[in-house]
Amino acid sequence: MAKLKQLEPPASPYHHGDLRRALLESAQAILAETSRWDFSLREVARRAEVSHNAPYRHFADKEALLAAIGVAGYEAMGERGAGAVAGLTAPADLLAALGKAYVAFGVSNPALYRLMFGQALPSVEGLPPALLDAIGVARNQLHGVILAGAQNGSFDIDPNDTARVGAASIAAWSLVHGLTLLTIDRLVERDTGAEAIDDLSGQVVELFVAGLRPKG
Amino acid sequence: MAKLKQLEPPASPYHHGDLRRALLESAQAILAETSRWDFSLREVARRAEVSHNAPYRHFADKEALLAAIGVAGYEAMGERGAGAVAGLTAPADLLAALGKAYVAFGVSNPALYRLMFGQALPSVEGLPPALLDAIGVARNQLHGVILAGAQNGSFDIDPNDTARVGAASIAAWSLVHGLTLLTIDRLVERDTGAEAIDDLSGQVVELFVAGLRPKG
DNA sequence: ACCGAATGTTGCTAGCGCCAACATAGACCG
DNA sequence: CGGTCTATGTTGGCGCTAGCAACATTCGGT
Repeated sequence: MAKLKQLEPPASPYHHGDLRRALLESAQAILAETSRWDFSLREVARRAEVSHNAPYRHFADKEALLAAIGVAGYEAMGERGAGAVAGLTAPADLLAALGKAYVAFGVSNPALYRLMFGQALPSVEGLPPALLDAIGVARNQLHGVILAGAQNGSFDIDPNDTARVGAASIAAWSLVHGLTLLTIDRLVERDTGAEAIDDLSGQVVELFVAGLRPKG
Repeated sequence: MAKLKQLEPPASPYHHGDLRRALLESAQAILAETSRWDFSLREVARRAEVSHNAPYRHFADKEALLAAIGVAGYEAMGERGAGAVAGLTAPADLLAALGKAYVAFGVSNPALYRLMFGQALPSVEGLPPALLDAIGVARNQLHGVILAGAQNGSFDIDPNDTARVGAASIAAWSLVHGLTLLTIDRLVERDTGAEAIDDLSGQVVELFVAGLRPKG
């Protein structure tokens, strides 16, 4: 065995190749497999087959890695949401579909969902900026749907009353965020099959949307 | 009423006196002061001025202590809620007052609120039984208010439609739970003064209650 | 061909949760 | 009273973690 260091997958641009990505994937795998977000940085490094300190070349600290995972989570959730609303145009339908997709996404990977809201290592100040940015994108999408509904009369909201539009957006988000977490924590009785959850979230979201509908 | 063994806190019945209570109080103090729930058991012991292993005589492990703090949190929240609804009778008013009090409580002590939902050390299975019991009490209270409103016609819900009553309860809880967490995480813009939060939660809750009101 | 920067490794410190062995002070019983 | 039993608290240690520091390797540009 002379030299022949490696021939197969990577082509190894640097030492490892793309360690940053490998670390994120390892962490996500742990997340999906164990449903716990309190894994150690060293465990992630082990899974990626690097030394326990290699991650520090790509992430300032553990919290930064967790934040990066969260950001990836928002991207995945965005795609799920886009798929769920494909073909829909009525704001009420959009809102309901988005809500159901949101809950389904969170429930399908509880540990990831928690990371997306910075559930690990809560510093007194808020979430890391990277996460806040990703969250802002999602929030704006929701806000857009509410506003569209207000403008075309689907919802009983004056589109020029920005406070009320904002309150409705927050209410909608609160509703699905809360429902997702209560479901994850098994705080809603009922069985937890995917269809049962979909059914429940459908009822809850519909109840909310019904409240927005014009009275007449 | 035979014995009545103790009336004063100190008097030091055993080595320390009432270490269990002292540990809980130390932990709650850390929680309130630092707003973080990732403190160490050893730090709690230090603050109570006992050795790093003394807590294990009163709590099976760290998770048990965290659960006990959470239980105490539900009791405190229950009292707050009872105070908030004093004098009210109309279910819609009760629901709104309860919701506002709920959010205010959670926001006033974020770390405690998180502990109440087992945000630390997430085992794959659900929350510790002690917490589930305490949560059940709170949930039943909410359910009672919804049911009362359905029965006296305050809400557009058939009181015999248990599924719909249940869905409304879950929706109401989801709404305030989500709003509390979003506010804690500073995910709702607006300033975070107590009155601003009260105002926002009032709007959101009112928007929800309005959706429950009979149409005609 | 070489140098500097980027990347990865080894070894360390301080701290953690929890176990095991030991010490002490009440309670209980003669 | 004296003796023992048990609840409570302490000391010490194990294996783990996050992050720092110093060293080794590899790549990219000149």
